Amino acid sequence: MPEHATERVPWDHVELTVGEVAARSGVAVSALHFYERRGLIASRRTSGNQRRYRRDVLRRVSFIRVSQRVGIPLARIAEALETLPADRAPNVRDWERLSRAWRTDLDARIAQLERLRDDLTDCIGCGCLSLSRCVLANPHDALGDDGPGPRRLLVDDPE
Amino acid sequence: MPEHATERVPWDHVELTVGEVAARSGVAVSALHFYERRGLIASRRTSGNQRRYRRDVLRRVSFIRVSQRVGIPLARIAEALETLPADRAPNVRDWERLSRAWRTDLDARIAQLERLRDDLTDCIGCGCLSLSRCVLANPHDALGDDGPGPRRLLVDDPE
DNA sequence: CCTTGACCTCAACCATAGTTCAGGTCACAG
DNA sequence: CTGTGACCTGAACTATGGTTGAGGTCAAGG
Repeated sequence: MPEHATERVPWDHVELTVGEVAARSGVAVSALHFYERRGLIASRRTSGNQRRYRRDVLRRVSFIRVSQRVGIPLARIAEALETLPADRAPNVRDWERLSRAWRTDLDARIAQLERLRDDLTDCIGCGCLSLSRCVLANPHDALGDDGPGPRRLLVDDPE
Repeated sequence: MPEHATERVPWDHVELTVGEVAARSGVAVSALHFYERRGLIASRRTSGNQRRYRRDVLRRVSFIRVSQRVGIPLARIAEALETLPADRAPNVRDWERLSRAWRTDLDARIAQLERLRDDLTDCIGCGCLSLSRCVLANPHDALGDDGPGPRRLLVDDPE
């Protein structure tokens, strides 16, 4: 246990400054500060009040960026990260679990866009975009004098 | 030409107040004001400075809502609307042209999400999310001491 | 010891797509 | 002719995901 021998600190224990995390992750320092305020990452402070990150913050940041790419808002990413074990570093299975959740999300979003595309295709076919028969469009112009009634411009999201 | 006979004004010429457009389109008055400031819709003003809309504003508003549903930002919707003829009311073919453009857009977005899903699926398979081999993930953690280099956390969007 | 670069906080600002509110006007009904 | 509801403007506020700048501190090299 050569805790006094600074030369032999295990690589995993070498902390990173915010600038290093920024350089390695490709994320701006300001964004890292922002993620920290939002609770997505955490740091230790030195006696001089500077941030020091554990190396696994790099995986977190990558996960954040990948998740954003998938279209997940930061709040949901934060929730997902909170499900990671607090006592140990996340392992491959932990990350896999989170990724699977995003895949479900992505599948749903793709399916939704495909439905939308089909509806739009119908609209192009019938030339009706924004006219009465169109599933995408406003039913009120058709209802006309039947009175105001409930406002329903678009078909409801099944969510 | 019974222009003096208010009873026989053609239906197409009956103007709508902002409240009527709101009720029929399902869009809030504040949103209609907002669309007008952004140049997506236009109105005539009465002597008392109130807005009066031509009936075809309803189609425009529907088009705006449908377009937003497709995921198009207002700025692009505005550009699309500017390509409509200024001299005559838009016809079915005009709307069809715009819809086709959105369909192309939607197809591209679906394809992009599908690529993303495939990448993510690979990542789940290899358990590597955020690790070095992953196409979605940060290459810098792998490059490590090779220096900073260009920051490329994520694969580039082909756009 | 002093300069330089990296770091710190906090506040303000960017875009997007609006909503809400204050204070004032318009149009119509009684 | 007064009340009521619909309308007007402009400013401020919402949320998301940050960036930018001011003003100050920290750490290391010469």
